[in-house]
Amino acid sequence: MLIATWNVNSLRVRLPQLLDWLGQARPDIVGLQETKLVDGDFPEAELAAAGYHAVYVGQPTYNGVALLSRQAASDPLTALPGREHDPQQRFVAASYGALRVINVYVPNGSAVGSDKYVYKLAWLADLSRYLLAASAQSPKLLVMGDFNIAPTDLDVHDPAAWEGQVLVSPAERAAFVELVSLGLHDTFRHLNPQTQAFTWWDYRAAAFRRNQGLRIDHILATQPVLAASRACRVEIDLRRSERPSDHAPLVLELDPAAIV
DNA sequence: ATGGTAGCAGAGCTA
Repeated sequence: MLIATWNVNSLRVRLPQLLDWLGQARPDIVGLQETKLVDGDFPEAELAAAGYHAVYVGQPTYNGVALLSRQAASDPLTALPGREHDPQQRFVAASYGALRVINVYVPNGSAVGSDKYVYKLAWLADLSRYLLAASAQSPKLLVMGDFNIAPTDLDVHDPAAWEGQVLVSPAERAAFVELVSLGLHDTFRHLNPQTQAFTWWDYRAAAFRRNQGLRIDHILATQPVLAASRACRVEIDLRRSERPSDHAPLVLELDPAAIV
């Protein structure tokens, strides 16, 4: 059973790549971020033809998230509880049998100390508060997405250059530690304790060619799901493709027998 | 080098 998260940076532009990849890899559940589509423009028919159900929520121009699945979803939720009136669409959740999946696009934060940074930390505090309840209600829980946080210096190509910057600042890393402290384990790091791997490379300055990346996309899992986790890897080939997203997908392989 | 590129939208903002 394959679970994936991918910041597509425009689903309209990336749809052909997504459909190719769905056909080849056949992931069971996929969280998308930065779809940048209003709901009326969501490519539901194309995805259905590829064998995928979708739960999605978008807005004009920015943000937007979706959960795709080969099995139909139940109990969909399209706003972070407490932020139902926030116009920024960054949260979608659904259940697949006993597995609860939450897909998030955490705010970027722009620059440390900016209004957007304050919004990011407030959003993360609300997420943390909600996940405390959600993890109690759903023992088999996955929380995945673009967290816009590189948890440690191992997750940064040049820690000295990035020190104190947005995506790595102490307050952001503390917010990530708080999520993990709820019992939500970082599956990639658990399965690859020493591996340096990135999920995002800036479009600018030939960052991908020089492997100047950060690991900011994550799949967090409660203990029962962690115990069923066999492997977690970055699908770097999609970052190499023509007209790529600036993020590569992150894929978690689960033992399905442990999830039913 | 306070730049660089990509997407949306059609100039400037966001990342």
